[in-house]
Order: sequence, then structure tokens, then C-alpha cells
Amino acid sequence: MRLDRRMIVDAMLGLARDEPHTRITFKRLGEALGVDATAMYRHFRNKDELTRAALDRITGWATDAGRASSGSWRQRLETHLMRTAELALEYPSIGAEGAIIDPVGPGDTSAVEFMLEMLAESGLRDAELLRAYAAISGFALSQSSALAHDVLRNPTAARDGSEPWISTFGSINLTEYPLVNEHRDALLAMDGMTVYRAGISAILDAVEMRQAAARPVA
Amino acid sequence: MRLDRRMIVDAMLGLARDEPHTRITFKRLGEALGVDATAMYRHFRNKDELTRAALDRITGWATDAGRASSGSWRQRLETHLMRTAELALEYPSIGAEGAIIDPVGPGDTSAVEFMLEMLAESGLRDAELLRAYAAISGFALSQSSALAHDVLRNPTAARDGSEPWISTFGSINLTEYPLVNEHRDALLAMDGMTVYRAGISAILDAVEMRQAAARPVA
DNA sequence: ACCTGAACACCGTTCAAGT
DNA sequence: ACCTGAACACCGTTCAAGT
Repeated sequence: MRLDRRMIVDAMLGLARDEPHTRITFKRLGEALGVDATAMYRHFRNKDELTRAALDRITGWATDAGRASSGSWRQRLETHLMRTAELALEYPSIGAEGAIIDPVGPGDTSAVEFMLEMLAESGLRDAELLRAYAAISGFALSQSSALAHDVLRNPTAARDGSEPWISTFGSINLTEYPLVNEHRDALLAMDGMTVYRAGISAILDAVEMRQAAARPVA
Repeated sequence: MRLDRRMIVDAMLGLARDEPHTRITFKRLGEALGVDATAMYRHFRNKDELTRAALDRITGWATDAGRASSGSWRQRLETHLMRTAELALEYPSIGAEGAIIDPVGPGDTSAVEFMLEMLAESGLRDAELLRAYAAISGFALSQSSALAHDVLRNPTAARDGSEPWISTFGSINLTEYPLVNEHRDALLAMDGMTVYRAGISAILDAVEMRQAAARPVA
């Protein structure tokens, strides 16, 4: 079998989607490719580099979805961000590494470009633009990674973001925590994607409200 | 040596602080406690349970800092959230697991209670209260975890949040990405704690602006 | 009841050997 | 030039044996 980087990344993505509750090993990857477990070292320096390459692909897909969408800058940005979380959940073992931010390829870089584009369209400039980008990108990546981690770790977890964010209060006596106790059921009913949406909405609300305040009669 | 859960958690926290760039193993933990590597299984079901217990302690400290602080609800909440990130950076191998949210002890639960308290003080109720809590808590935990992960993975990383969020664009030709290219230096200059602050500020701005709109003449 | 230590089933990674 | 496979240095975890 003659390998190249693209084939290996393809195989890794396939495994990530088909075996969502297990970490990908070189052994498993070699089996899928019909190749020895150590053959990948000819093409990637180590597993981290391979994982990042796979992540770059996923990030590129999310950006494509954003670029293909229409509507206001906010709608398009939200499409991109929702797709980011969905793909992290669909490829959990890749998405779990998503908090790693250094752009390694065209997917990562075009994602940054797209987010800056949308936020620039909202009217933000310079330092404010970068602050908004940092807030949104930081949230989207780290929270997507957390959602993916949950799927990876929990063998029965669904992959649509419907996993409860808090699944149990264990044996904790909640009478000492009146507000937790009061909202106990609502907290347990909240799923991962709801938390994700709440964060995205809050940050984008802040961006919009700031813009509305800056130009009141636009 | 006679162990108990508290001693083991103490030892784990000590190792996490003293050896910030290595994952904690049972072997290393056993050495630190003068005990066999497998002795911990008498007290914790597995490593995950132990790690969560250590995380519960850190979370408790962050909450104590919030409770001990004074000022507006926003100032107190920000104190708590900044302390959450600082502690994740101080104990990287523990903080890196921070995206795990299920409350396992008094630290976790009192943190939820404190956040709900501060947001209730801002005037939020019911569904809006929970949405704001979800956004803030989700961001703080997952982004803190990402910051800790960065320290853990990078042997030369500082632990004060001053690591660049994006450390390199590698060999990517940025001429295809005009906005990235334009803001290249500013992006590379942005550190992890700046990203964290940006997210927290944006979400809390949204909470405040919503409140200001709801009661315009308060 | 609690700690020990051998053992198991893995990992990622290196490197000399093959083709 | 690229893949193989043995080998290394680890991991978390189990379990029979000690005390």
C-alpha cells in the first residue's frame, strides 16, 4: 500500500466518524489502511501533527458551510459556528483536540479569515474586531472540544449535542445550595448544544449591541 | 503509609503545581506519597474519579475567592472567573480536565451556586438566568481547560496566561487571506488570558445590556 | 482493611532491516 | 524512498498475595 498525507487524514476522519467513542490509535489506523502501525511516521512527525491536519480539514468544512450560507453577517457567522460544533460532535476524537488553535493549514486559516470578515461586516475595526474574534473563536473551539470530549468519554453519548451538560448532582445534598436546588431540574435538562448556543448568542448580542450604541441613527 | 482520599488529592495537587508540564501518573503519585502506584485504587475507582476530586478542590478555591471579594455582582463574578483561569494555569494537569462539568463535590456545587447568585443579583430570572449561567460557565471552564492544556503540552510555556494564543502561522501564505494578513501581528501578539478576558467581558456585557434595556429608568 | 507487586493489555515512538 | 516489525519506555488497571 502506497500512502500519502491525504489518505492518512481521510482514514483518520473515517475512523473518527465510525468509532466515535474510542480514541484513534496508530494500530487501528494501520488496520484501516492495510498498513503497519508505524507507517504513518513517514508522513507525519507524530500523532499530534496528524491530528491537527485532520482538524484543519474539519475546520475547512465548517468554513465552507459559512461561506455557502446567505443572510446577515450574524446569520452567516452563526451557520459557521454551529457547523463547527456539529462537526466536532460528528468526529469526536478529532473535535476533542479543537482547543489547539495554531493554524496549520488552509482550513484553519480560512476560518480565521471568515470570522474576521463577518465581524468586520458588522462594523468592528482594529482592537475591537480582534477582541470580538478572540471571544467568539475561543468559545466556539474550546466549547466544541468539550462537547466532543463528552461523546468520546461516554460510550452511550449521542452525537447531536443532546447530551445533558450536567448529568447528575451525585450524592450532594442540595439543601445547602438553594439556587442550585431551585433550578435543579432545569439545570439537568440543559443539553450541550443549548450551552453552546447560549454562549454564541451572548457574545454576538454584545457585538451587535455595541454596534447599535456606536451608531444610534444608522 | 496510611492513605486517605484527602492525602491523595493533596499529593496530586502538589504534583500538578510542581510539575506543570507533565501529565500526572499513578507511578509518580505513588512516589510522592511513598506508596505503590496501585494503592490509590483502594480510595478512588479510577484516575478520572481522582482527577475530578482534585478539580473539585480547585473549583472550591476559585469560589472562595469570589465570595471573599466585594463590589458589584459583576466585579465579584469576574473575580471568581479570573481565579478559575489562574488556578487552571497554576495546576495545568488538573485544569486541563476542567471541561468535565458534572459536579462531584462541594467545590463544584458551590461554584454553580455562586454564579447563579451573582447573576440573580443582576436581575436575571428563570430561563434567562440559566442561559446566562450556561454561557459564562461553559466559556470559563472550557477556555480555562484550553489554557491549561497549552501549558501542559508546551514544556516552555509560562503559567500566567501570557502564552500567545496563536503562536505561528507556519508556512501558510497569507496573501490569500487579506484580513488575517492585515491583522497578523496583532493576532500573534494576543495572549491566552486576553482571549479569556475578551470572552468573559463580552458575555457579561450582554447580560448587563439586556438588563439595562429591560429596566431603562432603574 | 489496606498496601504490594506481578501481570495484562495496551499506548506512541524509534530504528535497523527489508524491498 | 517507503513500509515492516521488533523493541523500548511507558500507561491505567486487575488481582492474588501479603500484613
